[in-house]
Amino acid sequence: MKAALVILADEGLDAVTMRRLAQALETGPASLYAHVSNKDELAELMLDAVLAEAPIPEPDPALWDEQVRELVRGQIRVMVAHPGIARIAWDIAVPVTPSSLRQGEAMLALLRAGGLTLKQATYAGDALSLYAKAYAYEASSWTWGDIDAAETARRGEQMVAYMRSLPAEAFPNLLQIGEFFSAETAAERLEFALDTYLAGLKVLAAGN
Amino acid sequence: MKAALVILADEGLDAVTMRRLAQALETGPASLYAHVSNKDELAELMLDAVLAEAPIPEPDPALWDEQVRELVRGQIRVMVAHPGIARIAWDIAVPVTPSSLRQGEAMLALLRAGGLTLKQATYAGDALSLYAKAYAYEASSWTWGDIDAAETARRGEQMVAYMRSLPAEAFPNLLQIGEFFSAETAAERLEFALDTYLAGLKVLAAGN
DNA sequence: TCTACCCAACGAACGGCGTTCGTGTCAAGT
DNA sequence: ACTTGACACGAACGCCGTTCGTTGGGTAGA
Repeated sequence: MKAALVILADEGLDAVTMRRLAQALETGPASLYAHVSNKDELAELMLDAVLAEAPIPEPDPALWDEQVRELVRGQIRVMVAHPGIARIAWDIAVPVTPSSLRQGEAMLALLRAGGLTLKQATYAGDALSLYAKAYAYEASSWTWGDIDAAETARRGEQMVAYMRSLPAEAFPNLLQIGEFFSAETAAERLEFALDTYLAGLKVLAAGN
Repeated sequence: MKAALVILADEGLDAVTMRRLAQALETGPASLYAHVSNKDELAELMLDAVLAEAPIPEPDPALWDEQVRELVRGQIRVMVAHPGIARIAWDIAVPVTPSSLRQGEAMLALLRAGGLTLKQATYAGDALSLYAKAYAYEASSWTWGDIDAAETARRGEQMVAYMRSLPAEAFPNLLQIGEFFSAETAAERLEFALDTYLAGLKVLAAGN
C-alpha cells in the first residue's frame, strides 16, 4: 500500500494507523480490512515494498567480500531511507515475503562464493542480517522521530551528570568515548563492523 | 518495580500495562504516576533490574576473548530469562541506567585488555552490544509469546509453499538451509557469531 | 427489461490503551 | 483543634485495532 508509505515518510511510524490510512484514502477504518486482513499484514507489505528497492549483486567469487558489504549497505540504505521501517522489520518474526527471501538467497549465494560451507554461510548470513536490521533501527532512531533532538540532548546530559557523580575511576573508558559515539561516526561504525566480521569469515574460509 | 517483572514473567509483555500493574498493586492506574513519570520510565527500571543480574568479569588480558564471550552470553542469558525484556531494550534509545553503563564499561575494559585502541574498542563494543540485543530479541520471540507455535508453523508452511511455487533454481541455497535454522541451533549460531567476530578483532589487534 | 441476489464497502461501536485532572484523605506542623 | 500540604485516587479524554450488522450498486438470470 503506497499510501501507507507516504504517511510513514511524512508523519512517522506512529502516524501509520488504520484510522489515519483510511482518512488518507477518504474512507473509514473498516474498509481497509477488505484489502488487508491485519495491521501486521499491512506492515509486511510495507516492508516488502521497501526491501524490493535494495539491489542484489550478481555473485563474483573474486569480489565476494565487497559484494557482501554492498548487500548489507543496500539493505540498510533503503531501511534508513524510510524511517520506521526498521522497527517493522523487527516486529515481523519470520519474514517470508518475496523481497526478504530474495535478499536472503543473495546473501547465501555471496557467502558460498566466498568459500564458506552451507552451514557457515547460513550462520554468517543470519548474523549479518541481524546486524543490518539492528544498525538500521538505531540509525533510524538517531535521524528521526521517536526521540526528538531535545530529548536526546537531555539524555546525554543525564548520562554525563550521572557518570560525573560516580568515582571517575569506575568508568575510565566510558568517560572517554563520547567523541567516538556521535551520529557522524555511524557510517564508520558500520564499516568497522563489516570489516571485522568479514575478516573473521576469511579466517574461517581459509580453514576449509 | 518487582511487580511489573512478575507480570512480565507470568503473562508476557503485552500484559504489562499500567492498568494491569495497578490491578496487581490493588490500586488505580493514576496512582502509579506518583512513583513513575512514564511507562517508558517503568520499562527502563525493569530493564535495569534485569541487566543487574548479568555478571561482570574481572578483566584478565590472557583470557580477554573468552571473557568477552562470557559478558555477551550473560547479557543474553538474563534477557532471554525474562522474555519481553529484549524488546524493551530496543525501545530505549540511549540506555543510561546504572546497570547498562556498568555493562558498557566492562565491555570496553575487556576489549582494551585485548589490545584494541580506544576507538576500536568503542566500535567493537557497539557492534557486540547491538548483536547481543538482536540475538536476545530473536531468541525470546522463538521461545515465547508474541508468536505462538501454531502461527510459527503456519509461517513455515507458507514459506515452503511459496518457495516451492517458484522455479527451484531461484533459491538453490535457501531451500537447503531449513535444517540449520531451527530453534535448537540458536546457541550454536550465537557461538559462531562470537567466534567469527572475535577472530576478526584479533586480526585487527595484531595490526596495532 | 425487470428482478433477485451477492458481496464489497461502510458507519458505528466495543473494549482496550496511556495519561491527566480535580477531588478527597490523612498525617504532620502550629 | 485547626490548617496545610502531599499523596493517592476515581473518572474521564482521546487515541488505538478490530468487529458487527447494514447498505447499496452491479451482475446474472428470467
